Amino acid sequence: MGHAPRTRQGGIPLYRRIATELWERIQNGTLRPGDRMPSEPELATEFEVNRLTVRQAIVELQRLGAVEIRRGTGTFVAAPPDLVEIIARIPAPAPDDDATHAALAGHSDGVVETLLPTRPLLRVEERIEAVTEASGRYGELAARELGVPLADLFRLDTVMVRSGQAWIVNSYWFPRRLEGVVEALGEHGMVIATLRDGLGLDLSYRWRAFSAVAADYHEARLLDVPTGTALLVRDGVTADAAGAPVFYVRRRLRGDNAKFVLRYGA
Amino acid sequence: MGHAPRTRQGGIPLYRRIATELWERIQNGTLRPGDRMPSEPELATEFEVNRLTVRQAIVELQRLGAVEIRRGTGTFVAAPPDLVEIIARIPAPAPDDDATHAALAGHSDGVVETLLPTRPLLRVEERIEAVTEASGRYGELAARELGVPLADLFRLDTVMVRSGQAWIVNSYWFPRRLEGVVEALGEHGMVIATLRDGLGLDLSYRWRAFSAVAADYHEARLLDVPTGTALLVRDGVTADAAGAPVFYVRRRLRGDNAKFVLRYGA
DNA sequence: AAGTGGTCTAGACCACAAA
DNA sequence: TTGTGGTCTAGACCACTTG
Repeated sequence: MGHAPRTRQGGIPLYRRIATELWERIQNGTLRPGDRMPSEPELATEFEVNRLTVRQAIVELQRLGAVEIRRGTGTFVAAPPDLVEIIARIPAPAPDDDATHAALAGHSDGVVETLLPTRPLLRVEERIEAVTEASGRYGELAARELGVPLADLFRLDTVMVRSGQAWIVNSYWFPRRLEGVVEALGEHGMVIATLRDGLGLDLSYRWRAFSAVAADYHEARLLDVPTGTALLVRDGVTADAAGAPVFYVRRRLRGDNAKFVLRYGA
Repeated sequence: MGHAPRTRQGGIPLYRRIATELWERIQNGTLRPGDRMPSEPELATEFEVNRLTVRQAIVELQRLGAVEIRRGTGTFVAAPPDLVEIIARIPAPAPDDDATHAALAGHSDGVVETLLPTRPLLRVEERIEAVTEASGRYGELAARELGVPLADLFRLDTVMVRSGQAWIVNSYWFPRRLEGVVEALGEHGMVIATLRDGLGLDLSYRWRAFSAVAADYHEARLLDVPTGTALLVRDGVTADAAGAPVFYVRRRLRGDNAKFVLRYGA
């Protein structure tokens, strides 16, 4: 049977009290980045609770990005993220301002000057993950934005890899007349470069937008993060030289990993 | 004792199999927004697992934003979010372009034309949450960006309320010479408006940036969301007419609630 | 082999909301 | 009062990593 219920001060659950206690040890430096936390059995003894209760606290700290759990090894205080700033200058880039253009597009592609990582940046590559029919909420958004029927679109999913690690998950909705981009990708390495150099398109932005989501199963698997991790989303519509919309793109990045910066003036 | 271990296909945990099964029922429309899910005991019977296992699945779906759990009542398929688009036009606003200025600042303040909610927008208000010493990671960032010692700064925390609901959590780092803004806030309602109209400052952007974080305990409480919810962050430095940096601000919004849009060209 | 985290069970008691 | 979700326990077995 259950046990004598412990008095809970202020109705705050035990696991939350343990989590905030550990959180404060991290905030005030009692536990430092890289430090190994006591094991779950040890914490259970220290706080005089069941191991499952202490585990609930630790998993919450993991979701907050405060600790990193390594199966079979232990739990460690998380290190500050390896932040990459993707910088754009405002006023808007002319269509031929490649550096700014690429920076806003969210890839480097030879313009590493606009990427300011805290560690040296290695090569970014983009690999195809899937080519599928357009459908669902974003497929319908794409059809609306591009002014074509849903059936005239296809979806291209890719993953950008930086320093060997999955960095950005991209989904493009293209009109079928651009299906050639899939074949041509190998030559130019990146989708935007392929459109520009391979297919000769002169691209410019219609709009770009920023939002945030919790990683779903698909995104979590591709980015190798826990389900529900906070992701930064940058979606938008790109047009050709005549101003006609060409494709809709939706990029998802680990929120603690990258930052889009808009600099104003000179 | 434990039971005969169930065969786990492909090593996928039971709770994950249940979660993805329910996820698909939601995606394919078997369960529709607003529908009530079967109760935890019912699901436990259906899937022939312990209630705690089914609960682990449901909580995961809650973190994905797929369901909404109402204590004492039941669990419901989440409705599409009440999205507000905050729109700015590029090239950059002149300092006197109030509408665009306010849109980028992330508040309405009489320029509701630039806010396009899916439902009618009610009044936005900003209330003071706390005034504290500057410290920590962002305090140090602010001191660096503003070029003043940490001790010369103070921090102002506010919450913007829209339609009666907490919408944006703001943290401002100001030089102490601007402490008057706290007293003057009541008259003008919003911090930026107070700086402009009350203190006569002519403000413009140095930079703005977008990132994403998981809601910590403080943010989760103020926004009334679960700990770890994905938040969109927009931080930046604002300068005076002479181009000298004045303050650093960091705004956090529910990621499923708002979207910053940059429109290019006319 | 030993220790770590990951999953699952059975059972209990609680807080909350609606009837 | 009934049923819902929220928390907690004791115990078990598992997968993984490191000596």
